Amino acid sequence: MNNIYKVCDIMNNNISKIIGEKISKLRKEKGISLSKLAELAKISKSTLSSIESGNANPTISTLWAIADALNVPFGELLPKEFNEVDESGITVKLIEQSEGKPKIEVYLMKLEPNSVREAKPHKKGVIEKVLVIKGKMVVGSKSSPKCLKVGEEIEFCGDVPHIYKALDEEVSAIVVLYYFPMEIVKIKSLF
Amino acid sequence: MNNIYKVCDIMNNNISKIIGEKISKLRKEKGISLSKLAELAKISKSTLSSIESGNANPTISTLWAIADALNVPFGELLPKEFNEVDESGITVKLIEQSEGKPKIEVYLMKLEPNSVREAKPHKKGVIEKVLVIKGKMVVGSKSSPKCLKVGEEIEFCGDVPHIYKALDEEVSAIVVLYYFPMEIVKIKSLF
DNA sequence: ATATATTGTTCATTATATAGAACAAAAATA
DNA sequence: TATTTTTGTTCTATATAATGAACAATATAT
Repeated sequence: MNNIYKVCDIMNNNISKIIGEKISKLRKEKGISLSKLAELAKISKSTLSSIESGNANPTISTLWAIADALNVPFGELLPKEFNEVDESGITVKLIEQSEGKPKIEVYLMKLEPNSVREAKPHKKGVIEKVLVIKGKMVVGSKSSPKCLKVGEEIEFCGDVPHIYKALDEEVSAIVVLYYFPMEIVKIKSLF
Repeated sequence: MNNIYKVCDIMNNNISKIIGEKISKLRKEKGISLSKLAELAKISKSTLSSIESGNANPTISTLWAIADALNVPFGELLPKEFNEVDESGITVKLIEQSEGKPKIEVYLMKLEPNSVREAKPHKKGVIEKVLVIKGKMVVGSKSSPKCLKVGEEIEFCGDVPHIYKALDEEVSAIVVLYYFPMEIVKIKSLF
C-alpha cells in the first residue's frame, strides 16, 4: 500500500461521499425508495445502497443510469468544481479563461447578503472589471470603492487592495480579470 | 435531460466514447503525451489508453484524477448539459439568471472560427450586452454590426434581428440580456 | 550509425465494482 | 391480529476496471 493508493482512496472517499449524499437527497425529493430507483436505473439495490452510503467508487455508466432514472442532468450528481471557492458567504466560480493578449479570466461571484471580501492586490497591470447581475454591492479599490446596482459596472486597477461587499440582499456579479499593464479606473452607469 | 443523449448519442456511440474523445482532445491541446498524462493523473497508461479509445467504463475516481491532471473542471469531460445549446459551431451556456428589476440572463457563448449565428428579435425592451473574452467577432443589429476584439463590449436593442459572427479564430464572449424597456445602442472600446 | 528513451497498444493478472441472494425491520395488506 | 410486501443493508459470487509488463514503432540522444 503506497502513497498513490492512499491519496486515491482519500480523494475517492470525498467525491463518493458527496455524490452519494446528492443522489440520496434527490431520490428523497422525488419521493421514491432506494429499491424503486435501483429498479428504474436497472442497477442492483446493493450497488445503489453502497453508492448512497458513500462506500463506493461508481463507474460512469452506473452514475449515468442513476441520473437518467432521477431525470436530472448528470452534473447534478457531482460535487462543486475545484474552481469554485467558498469563503465566508462568497462563492467564486471560474467561467472562462483565455491565454490571449491580454490573458483574461472570467468569474461568477455570488455574495450572500452583507458578506464582505477584502482581496489582496494582484500583480501590477491587472485590470479588473465587475458587472453586477443581481442586487447591490460596494466594490473597487479599498480607498475609494463605489456602490453599484444591477446593470452597472466598474473597472479598476487590481494592483491595490480592493473590496467586495454585498448590501442587504444577495448579489451576483461577473468579474473579469485582464492581465496586462494599464492604469484605468472608471465607473460607468448604464441605466 | 439525459434522455436526449440516450437517444441521440448513447444508443449509437456511448458516453465512454464521448468522454474518451474529450480527454484525447484536451490532452492534445495541452500538448502532452498519453504516457505523461497517465503519470500526472497517477493512473496506468493502459487505463488511459482504453478510456481515450472509448473501450472503457471508467470509475468516477479515475475520471476525477484525469480532469485534475488536465487541470479542467470535471464537467469538461462530460457530454454537454441540457442548458448548453450547440448549433452550427456555436455553444451557448446559461451562467446565471436573476428575476430582479430588470430580469437578467448571463450566457457564455463560444463560437468556432468563422461560425455565424443570426438571431431573431427578442421581445420589445430587451437590451443585450456582449463582452468579448477571446478572439474577434462581429456582433450587433443585423443592419449595423460592429467588430469587437478582446476586452471590448457592445450594447444594443435585442428587439431587432441581430448577428454573431466569429472571425478566423475561436471566440468566447459573455452575453448579458436585460429584460426591460429601453433604447440604447452604443459601443465602447476599452483598450 | 548505434544506443537510449518515449510513444501508444495489447495482454495476463490483480483489484474491485456490480449483481444477486439472504436478512431483519418496517409498512402495507388482509 | 397474522400475512404479505417493501424497506435498506450485508454478505458471497461474478463481472470487469485498473494495473504492470511486454511489445513494436518513433523519436531523441550519443
